Amino acid sequence: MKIGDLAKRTGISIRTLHHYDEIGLLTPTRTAAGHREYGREEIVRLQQILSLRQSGFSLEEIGGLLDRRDFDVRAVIGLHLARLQEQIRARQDLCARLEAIAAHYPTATAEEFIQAIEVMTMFDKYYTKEQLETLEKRRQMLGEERMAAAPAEWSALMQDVRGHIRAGTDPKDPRVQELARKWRALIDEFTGGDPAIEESLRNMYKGETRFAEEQGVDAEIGDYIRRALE
Amino acid sequence: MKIGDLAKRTGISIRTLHHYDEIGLLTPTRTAAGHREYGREEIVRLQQILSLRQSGFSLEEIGGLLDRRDFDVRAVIGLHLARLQEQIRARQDLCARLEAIAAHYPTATAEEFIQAIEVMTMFDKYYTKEQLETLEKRRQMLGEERMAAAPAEWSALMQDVRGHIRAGTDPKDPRVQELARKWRALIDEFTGGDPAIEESLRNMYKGETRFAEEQGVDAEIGDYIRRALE
DNA sequence: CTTGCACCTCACGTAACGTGAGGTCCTAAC
DNA sequence: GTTAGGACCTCACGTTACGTGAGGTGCAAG
Repeated sequence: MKIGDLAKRTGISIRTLHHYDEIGLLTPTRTAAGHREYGREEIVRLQQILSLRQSGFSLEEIGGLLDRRDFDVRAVIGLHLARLQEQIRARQDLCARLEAIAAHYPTATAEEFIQAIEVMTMFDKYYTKEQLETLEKRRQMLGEERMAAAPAEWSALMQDVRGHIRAGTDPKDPRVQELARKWRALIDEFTGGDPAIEESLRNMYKGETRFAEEQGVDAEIGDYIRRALE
Repeated sequence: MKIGDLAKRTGISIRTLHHYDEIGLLTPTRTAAGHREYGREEIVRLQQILSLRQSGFSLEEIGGLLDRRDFDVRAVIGLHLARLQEQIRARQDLCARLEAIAAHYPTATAEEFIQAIEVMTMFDKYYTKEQLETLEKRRQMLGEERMAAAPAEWSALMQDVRGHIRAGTDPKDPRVQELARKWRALIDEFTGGDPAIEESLRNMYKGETRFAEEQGVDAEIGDYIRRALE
C-alpha cells in the first residue's frame, strides 16, 4: 500500500507518516524509485501507534513500548496516569481561580482584571491553602458592602498616620494610640484574629514592596505603628 | 536594575528575560554598553506578566492583554476557561480508560496491554457513549467467568461454521441452523439484544477488517450466517 | 594589568507535526 | 512517443517558551 492510500484509510496526514518514518517509529519498505510501501505488518503497527497516541503517550514512549519487551508497561501507564492527574489538578485550580475572578468582578476593566489576577497570584504565594479558605470564609461573613468600604477606610487611616509621622507626634500620644487600635481592629477584622494569617500578611508586605507601596504602607509606617502598639 | 539582579529577585532565569525582550513582551532600556536596565515600570510589567503566565495564558495573549486596551479580557478569559475545561475533560476520560485497563488486566504482558488499549480505542470509535455504558453494565451482569469463557466458545463456533462452509453444507441444513441460533444467542447475550449496538458491532467488523480477521470472522462467514438466519 | 564575574549575541534543541518549495515518478490519454 | 496531471520524494523553516552552551565584551577589584 502506498503512503497516500494508507493516509486516506487511516485519516492521518502523509506528513505524519513521513515523520514517523523519520524518527524510526514506523519504517516502511521502499520501491526501487524510493516510494514508501506499507505492508500488513506496518499497518498493524500503525494502528497500535495510533491507539497509544490517542491514549496520550508520547511517540518516544510508544516506540519503547512497541519495540522493547523489557519496557515496563505498568510503570509507563502509572507514570502517565500520575502526569495526567497532576495536570487535571493544576487546570482545575486555574479554572477555579479564573471563575472566581470573573464572578467577583463582573464589570471590571482590563486593568482591574489583571490586578485581580496579580493579587490572587500573590496571595497564593504567601498564604497556605487553609489560610486562603479561612480568608474566603471571612470575606463572605463580612459581606460585599463591608469589603467594598474597607479600602477607603484603610487609605484614610494611612493618611492620618502619615500626618502624625510628618508632624513628629510621639507614638505614645493618645491620638496615635487611637489610630493604632483602629489599625489592629481592621487587621483582626479581616484575618479573623488568626496570628498565622497575620504573619503571612506581614511577609507579603515585606516581600512585595511594590504592592505595599501601592497600599500606602512602607517600613517607616510599619515601625511607627509597631512602636505605638507596644 | 541589571538583568541578573532582576532574575534573582523574581526567581526567573536570565534567558527568560532575554526571551521576553526578543519577542517584545518586556523591553528594558539599555546602557551605553548595551546592558539591559530594568526600571520600576518594567518590574511592574514583569510582575503582571508572571501573574498572567501563572494563570496559564500564552505569552502572546499576555502581550495583547497588557498592550492593547481593546483586547476583550472577558472573552480571553472565557476562551481560556473553555480550553482548560476541555483539556480537563479529555484527560479525565483518558485516566478513566487507562485505570479501567490497569484494573481489568492486573497481570497482563505488554502485548496484552497494547491490544487492550487498541480494542478500547476501537470501541470508542464505533460505539456511542451510551452504548459503551450499556455494554459495561452488560459485562458486569455476565460476570468475569462468563466473559473469560466467551472467546473460546466463539472461536469454537467459528471453526464449526468454517467446517460447514468448506464441506459445502446448505445454510438451511439443521446443523447449520443450530450453529446460527448459537451465534445469535451469543451476540444477544453481549449486546443485550439492542439492535443499535448490534449495528455498531457490524460496522466495527466491517470497518476493522484486520480485527475481524483476528477474530476469525470474514465477509464469507458473515454472508453464510446471514443466509442461515433468514 | 590582569583576573573574574556579569553581561552580550548568536544559534541549536525541544514535540509532533503543518506547510510550502522544488524536483521526480507513474499512469493514462493523445 | 510524448505530455499532462497526480502522487510521490526530500529539504527546510515555523510553531511554544524557553534551556543550554559557545564565544566575545564590560567592569570593578587586586
